[in-house]
Amino acid sequence: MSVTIKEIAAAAGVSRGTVDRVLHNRKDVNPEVAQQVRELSDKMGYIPNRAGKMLAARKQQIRFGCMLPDIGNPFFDKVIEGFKRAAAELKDYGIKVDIIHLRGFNAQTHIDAIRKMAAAGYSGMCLTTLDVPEIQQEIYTITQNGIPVVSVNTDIPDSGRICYVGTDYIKAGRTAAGMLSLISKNEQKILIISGSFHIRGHNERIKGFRMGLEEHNVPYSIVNTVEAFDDNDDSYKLTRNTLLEHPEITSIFVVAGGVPGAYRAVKELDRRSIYILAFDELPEIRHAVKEGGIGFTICQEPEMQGYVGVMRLFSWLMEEGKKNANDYITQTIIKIADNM
Amino acid sequence: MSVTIKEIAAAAGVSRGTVDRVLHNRKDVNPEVAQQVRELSDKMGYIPNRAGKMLAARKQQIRFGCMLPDIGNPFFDKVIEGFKRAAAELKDYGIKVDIIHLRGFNAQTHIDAIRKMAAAGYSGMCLTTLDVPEIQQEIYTITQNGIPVVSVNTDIPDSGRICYVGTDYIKAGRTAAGMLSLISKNEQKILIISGSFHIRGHNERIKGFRMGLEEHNVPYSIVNTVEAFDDNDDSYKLTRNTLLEHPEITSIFVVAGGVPGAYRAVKELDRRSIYILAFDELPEIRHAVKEGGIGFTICQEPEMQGYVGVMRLFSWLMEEGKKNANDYITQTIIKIADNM
DNA sequence: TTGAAAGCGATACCAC
DNA sequence: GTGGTATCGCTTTCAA
Repeated sequence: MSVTIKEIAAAAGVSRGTVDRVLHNRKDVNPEVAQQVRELSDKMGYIPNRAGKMLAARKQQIRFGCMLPDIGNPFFDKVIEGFKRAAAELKDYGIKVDIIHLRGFNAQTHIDAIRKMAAAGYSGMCLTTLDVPEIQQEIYTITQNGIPVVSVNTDIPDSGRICYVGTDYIKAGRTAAGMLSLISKNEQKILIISGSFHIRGHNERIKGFRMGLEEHNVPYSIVNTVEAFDDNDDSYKLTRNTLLEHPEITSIFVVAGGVPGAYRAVKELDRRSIYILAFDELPEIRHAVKEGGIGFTICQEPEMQGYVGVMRLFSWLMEEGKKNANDYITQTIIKIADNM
Repeated sequence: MSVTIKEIAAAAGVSRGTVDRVLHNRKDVNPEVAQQVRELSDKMGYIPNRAGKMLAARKQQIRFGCMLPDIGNPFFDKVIEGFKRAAAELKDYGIKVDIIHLRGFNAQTHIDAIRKMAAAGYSGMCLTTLDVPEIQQEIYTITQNGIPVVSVNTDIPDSGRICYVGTDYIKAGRTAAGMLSLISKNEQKILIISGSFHIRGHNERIKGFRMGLEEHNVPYSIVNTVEAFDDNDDSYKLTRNTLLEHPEITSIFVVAGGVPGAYRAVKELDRRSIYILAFDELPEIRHAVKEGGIGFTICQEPEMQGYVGVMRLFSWLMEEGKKNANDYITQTIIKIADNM
C-alpha cells in the first residue's frame, strides 16, 4: 500500500488541501510549510495514485489534439487507429481526443493548423509535422505555455516537445541493408527513390542504408538518387526510365511512398530479379510481398506510435510532479510473407 | 460522458446499491427489479468506469499468481519482466502480483505447484505449464470456481482458461522457412534439433517450418530429427556427430534451446556455410547474430506475453459483466544484427 | 494562507 | 430484498 496525501497531511500536521497545493506548486502557500511538506513527501516516497487522480480529473474537461498529414496518405491510417485506441481507453476518465487531418507537408498549412489548435485550448497535443525553424518556433510557444506536445512519427527536436514517439529511421535503413546482405552476396547497383530530399526521415533512411551496406561489406554503387514525392506515377516513370537507361541495376531502394509505381515498372520490364527494398505495410506492399514480387518490407509499428503518443500526454498530466517523458522508439520490424 | 450507476439507479427508481447488486448478479434481488435494471443498463449503454472501480477495488486485497518454469531457463527472464511491469502498473490499485518459479516440465511438480496456488486464494493466475490431461483437469477445477486463468506462452486449451497469451508456433516455424527461402534457393538438407517431442510448441514449429518450405517450393529433405532437451552439451554432440556422418547438411533447424551447442559444433568443424535457424533472443543467440555466425533469429515478444497475461486478468476482473477475453498472439519478429 | 467539506464512480456493509 | 452511507485518493471550492 503506497503512501497517500492524507498520510502526508497527518505527518505534516496540515490539511490535505494544503498538501495538494504544495504538490502542485500552487501559490499562496507558506514557504516553510511547503518546504516541510515537500521533504516529507520525498521521504515517505509519495507517488500519486492514478485511480484517485483520474476520478477527480473527470471534473475538468481534458482534451487532446492530434494533428497529422494523413489525407491521401494511407500510411497514417494505422497511426489514427492508435490515436483511437488510446481515446477509447481514456474515455473513462472523461478525456476527449480530437484528430486534425491535413494534406501534405506544406509548412504554412501546418503552421496555420497548429495556431488554430493552440487557440482551441487543448490540454496536450500530438503533432506529426515538418522539422523547420518556423514550426519549431510555433511549437515552442505552445510548450512554453505549459502545454505538453509529443512529436509523433517525425521528431521536432528543438521545440520543447516532451518526447518523440516514432521510428528510428537510420536503423530502418540499416536493417534494409542487412536484409539485402543476407539475401545476396553480389555487388549491388542501386537506384534510390526518395520521397523528398527535404524530409529528414527519408534522408536518414538513405544514410542508414549506406552505413549498413558498408558495415556488411556489400560492394555497391548508387546509380541514381531521385525524388518521387511519394507519387506512384512519378515513381513508375522514374523507375522505368532509369531501368531502361541502366540495365545493370540490381536493386531499388524506395525510401517512402511510390513502391507500387516502381514495382509496376519492374514487372513491365520483366526485371524480376531486381530487389525492391520497401518500407511500411501499405495494402499494395502487402500484396506484392504476399505474391513474392517483393521479398520483405521494413515496418515501424505505426499503430503503436499513435497509441503511445496520446498515452505520453496522459502520463504527463497524471504525473505532473515528474515532468519528464522518455522518447519511445518503435521496433524496426521485418515483415516477409509468412509473418505479416 | 458515459452513463453511471447513479443515473441508472435514478432511472429505475431504486438505489445505487441495488443496481450494483444486479450488475454483479448477486442474489437477494427481486427478479423483476433485476430485469428492469438490466434492461435499463443495456438501453442506456452502461459501461463501468475504470477509475471508480479501481479506487473501490483497493478495499479488497487482490492478488495474482504467475507460475512459470523459469529456473535455469533464461528465456523466461523477459516474461518475468513483463509480469513485473504489469505489477508496477497495478500497484496503484492495491493489486499484488506473486511469481512462482519452477524448474523444468515435470508434470507432477507442476500439479503440486498449481494446487498450492489454488489453496493460496489468488484472484487470478497466469500459468505456463504442460498441456496434459492431468493439468487440464487441475486448471479446470480452478476456473470452475470462478478464478480466471490465463495460459501464457503455451496454451492449455481444454482447461477453461479465459484466454491464451503467447506466440503462434506454426507461424514462427513458417517464418523461419520463409527466411531460408529468401536467403538460399538451393536444395536444403536439414538437421532438426527439437527440445522435446512432447512439447506441443516444439512440434508446431517443426510443422510450420515444413509447411513453409513446401509453400515456398524449397526442395528439401530432413536428414534427421533429434531431441536435445534444450541442453547445449547434448545439442553440441548431436550436431557434431550428425555433421560428421552427413557432410551434405546445409542447415540446422534448432527448435528451442541448444543453439549455442549447435553453433559451437558448426564452428569447430568449420562448416560456416551452414544456416542455423534459431528462435528467441537469448544472450548467446544475440551474440552469434551480431558476429554474423547466425543470420537471423525468430522472436516472440516474451516481455509482452508476461505483461499482457497479467493485464488480461485485470481486465477480466474490471469488466466482470462481459466475461470474455480474447487471445493475444504476439508478433513473430525477425531479428537480424541490424534491428536487434 | 489554510482548513473543512463536497464530489468523482463503484462497492461494501449495516440497517431496516 | 432494499436503501442509505461510508469509503477508496485526489481535487476543488467555499469559508474562515
